[in-house]
Amino acid sequence: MAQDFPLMAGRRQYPFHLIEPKWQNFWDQQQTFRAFNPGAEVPANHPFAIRHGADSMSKEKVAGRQAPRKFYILDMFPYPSGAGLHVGHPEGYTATDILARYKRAQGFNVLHPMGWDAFGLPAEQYAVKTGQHPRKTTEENIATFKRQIKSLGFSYDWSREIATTDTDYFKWTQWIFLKLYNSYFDPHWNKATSISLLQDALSQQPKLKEQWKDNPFLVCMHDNIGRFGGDAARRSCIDGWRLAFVTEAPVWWCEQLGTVLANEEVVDGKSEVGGFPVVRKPMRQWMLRITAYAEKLLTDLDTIDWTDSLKEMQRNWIGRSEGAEVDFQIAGLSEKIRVFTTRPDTLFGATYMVLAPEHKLVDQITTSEQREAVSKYKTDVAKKSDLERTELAKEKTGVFTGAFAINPVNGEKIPIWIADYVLASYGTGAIMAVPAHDERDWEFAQKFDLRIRAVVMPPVDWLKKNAPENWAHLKPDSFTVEFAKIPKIFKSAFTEEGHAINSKNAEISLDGLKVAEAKKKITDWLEVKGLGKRTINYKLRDWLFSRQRYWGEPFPIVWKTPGGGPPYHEALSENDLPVLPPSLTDYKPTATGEPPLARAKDWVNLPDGSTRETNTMPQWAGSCWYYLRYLDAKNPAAFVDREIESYWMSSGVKSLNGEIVTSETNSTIQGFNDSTHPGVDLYVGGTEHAVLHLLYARFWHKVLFDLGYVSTPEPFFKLVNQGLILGEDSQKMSKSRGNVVNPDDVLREFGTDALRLYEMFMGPLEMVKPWSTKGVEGVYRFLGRVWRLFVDEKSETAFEQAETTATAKDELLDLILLDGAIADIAATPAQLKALHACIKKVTEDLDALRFNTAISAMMVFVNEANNWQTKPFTVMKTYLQLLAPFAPHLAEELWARLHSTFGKVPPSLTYEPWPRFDAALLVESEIEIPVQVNGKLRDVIKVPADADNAAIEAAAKASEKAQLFIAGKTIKKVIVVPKRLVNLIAP
RNA sequence: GCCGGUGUGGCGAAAUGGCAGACGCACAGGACUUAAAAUCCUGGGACCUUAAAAAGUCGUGCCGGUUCGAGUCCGGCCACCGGCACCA
Repeated sequence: MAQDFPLMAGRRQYPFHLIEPKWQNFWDQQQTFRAFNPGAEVPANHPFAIRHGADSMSKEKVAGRQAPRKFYILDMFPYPSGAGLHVGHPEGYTATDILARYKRAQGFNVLHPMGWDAFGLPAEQYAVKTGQHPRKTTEENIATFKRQIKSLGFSYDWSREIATTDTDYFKWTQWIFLKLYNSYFDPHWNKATSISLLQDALSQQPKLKEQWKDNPFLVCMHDNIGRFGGDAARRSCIDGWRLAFVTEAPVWWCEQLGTVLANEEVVDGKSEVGGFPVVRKPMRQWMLRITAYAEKLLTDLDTIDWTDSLKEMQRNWIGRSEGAEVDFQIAGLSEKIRVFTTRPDTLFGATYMVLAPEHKLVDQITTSEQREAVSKYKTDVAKKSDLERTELAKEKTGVFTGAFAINPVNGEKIPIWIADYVLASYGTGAIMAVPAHDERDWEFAQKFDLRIRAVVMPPVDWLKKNAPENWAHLKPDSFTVEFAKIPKIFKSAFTEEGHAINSKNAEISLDGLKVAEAKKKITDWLEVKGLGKRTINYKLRDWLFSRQRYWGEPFPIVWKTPGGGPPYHEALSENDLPVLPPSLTDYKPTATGEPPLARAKDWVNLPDGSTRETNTMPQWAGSCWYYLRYLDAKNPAAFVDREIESYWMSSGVKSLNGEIVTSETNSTIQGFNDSTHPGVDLYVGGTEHAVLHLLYARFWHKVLFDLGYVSTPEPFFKLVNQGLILGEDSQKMSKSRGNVVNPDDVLREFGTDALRLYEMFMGPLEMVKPWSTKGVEGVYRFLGRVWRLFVDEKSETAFEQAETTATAKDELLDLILLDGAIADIAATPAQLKALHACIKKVTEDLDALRFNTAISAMMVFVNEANNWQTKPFTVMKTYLQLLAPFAPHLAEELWARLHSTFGKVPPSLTYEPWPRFDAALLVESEIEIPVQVNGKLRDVIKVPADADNAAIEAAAKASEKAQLFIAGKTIKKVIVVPKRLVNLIAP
């Protein structure tokens, strides 16, 4: 049966093949891992009721905070691909499972759910090829994934299982979309607000003013009502504020995939899925206004417990930069060009200006002499894909427009160029170029021989390096004149800190100021003069939210065209949900490039003449809120019940009205570290979701928070990325390399307990680490040692003989007997010490997610217990509790055997209270103290544990070995670190 | 280029500023066995000595610093991995 995986020629270490299914069935039948919601009836015979009481989750107890504390441990749910599970999946899942079991033992009410991120392109592509409905493919794949995951023995509450493709689920995805559609981000209240307030403000209904009279934004909208005369104008104004809106904008179109993609889904000019080429194309698309949340998404990172690298990735993605917008008058025209700069202090050094080729004023300002060159350049740039545009970035290109702008600080006429190194999509699509102090501008100026003027004085060190021949002559004074030929003196732009020079006019002087001071002074001046203002820019773009696909959530939107006028969109009501996709036989986009849904004419055209939106939502939609649906997975009336949400997502602080919820460390029930946190207590998953999923989900959560549907501003309090598991050759696992390890094979050969334990023993969870099948054998042998510590080996021989005949499996296991050397006797101090050292280490390591060292502590215990003649039942029993989170099947089986022999333990251990260690038992009577002479180890001495410093010092000085090194010298100083070390200084 | 992470035996790794290498893998020797497998026991960073040991010297990517004492803290490099990348 295992010919294709001939790793262990030897006999099976222990009958995991019988034990593991046995306990998985037991847990299923007992519903051991069911998590109970507030108000839920806990069956009296359920182990949770036995530990906490059948009424423990009554609404009264939850409200009075007498219910068990919650702990929410979440895995990133998988996309159920046809390829089945990968060894990377069980890594994160095992880590969370261990924590879930540990927290249950500590008395928490643990929520540990699993589900399926089931919308997605592969099922649709398969449908295009074969005509098989994606739902069927998806269901089959889910079945495979579920079977594989269940065979790993994770303690999920399967009663909360969800798939994003279930109508009962995506009904609520559509519902949340309606909330986005029907909200705007209020700049005064700084949060998402019902669009009806804005509608009221624009509809001249003074009686409604009560709701918003303290809001200057709404008052202003109301007072300017004259600008929105007609319905259409008012509608378009409102649509301009919605968090979900339609725009005709250049988007990434992927021909092969037949759909548009979000910025985030385009990598190096190719689609992230499939690596197909993408092109910019103007199309009418749905967008979500995530940019309104840029600041909150950035600042709230400080309130959550994520790794620095992950936070940094999100910060970079959001890309906040502070600076100023400055208006430059165009010479001879009435138009102004606004630029964004982070270095307003260098305004005096702006010697030319560059517009993006797509800038709307380009054609207007171009002179007739330059018209041909400019239009040729624009065409060339438009032809280039973004990939080419970045690839060719080494060499700057550009064309002079023939026009000039006036530098507002010194009245100079500076040439206006266009160049593709300026992006239309960032800032204002135009820059002031300061070649002396910006690398890119420097390069461009070099190439086209434009003027360069230094306005920040570099330090001498820099001059030595970058103007080696001339630096000595470049005294600070000499910078008061313009250097037309600075390129010949300097080697590069100076972009660092320095003092301003060359920067004064009749009204203002920056000379001598440091960069930060100069920035402030010039910006203040610009603001006073009305020439510019402080601005913050973000790299974050609005989220392109529509796809031309079949296998996604349809939008709950219809389009109306009254009297042949321009079409406008309208939301369906909540009662119309869910909007089901039509059934199709052909899943391809239409010949005209419309989404596949457009093929279903009967579905698209409604009786009242309106038509349905035919785009669908991207795959991210379902994963943006799945962690909320788990809380109340079957609720037909709400996406999640408020009280239930509040129990699981807040750390005991109720806040449904907007105030900030802070992390709270709670009292110590049982002396454990039992702090719970706002939101998901622990979220584990791969780094591949560092920006996309985690940013989108935070965004949706914040909108739901603003609208009062959830009680925390952040969804995931603590987040850990598990490291990638590489192949045995330390390369990324891939089919082409042939180094892929299939968990099914490992399972068959070693069992799931060994797989789980190995994946945790490989190294720190978040590290990248190579697979080693030999390493699996190692932990497998360890589990065998544990087994043999408990069972009678002679009975095992009988078992093995019986196994070859066709005895029923359950009876087979009964042939194995407990080792007679385990007895109900008092433990020796040494035995207690071994146990309690293990309890201490495992407990502390679990709190810090150090699974590898916790396992090593359990190995140390077994190595020692192996030498014991008789093994005290109480010690062995407690050890099983420590082992249980890691190797739950083996632990349950041995626990049950202790139960049947000694009768003093409950039949199942999942809800048994986690053992506490007794520090008094760990105290040594005699301790070893290293003795150093001049910092070098020379001896190790034994002293009584309670010896004082003087006694330790005396013992150290008496050391013969140490004396050898002191001989002939005088001890000048003695350092005694109590209970740690002595250092004798004798130079 | 910028940001983040990581460099420790043959390998995966461990070490609140205090005995570097716990635990495991691989390896070597031994016990058991007709034999092998499995199991159990023992050994092990390098160098120098030695019959063997003891003793000694060196040793956590490189260079320097702080300290009685540095894998750990500070400064400067190098290499590898991940992310971003003409974002003004």
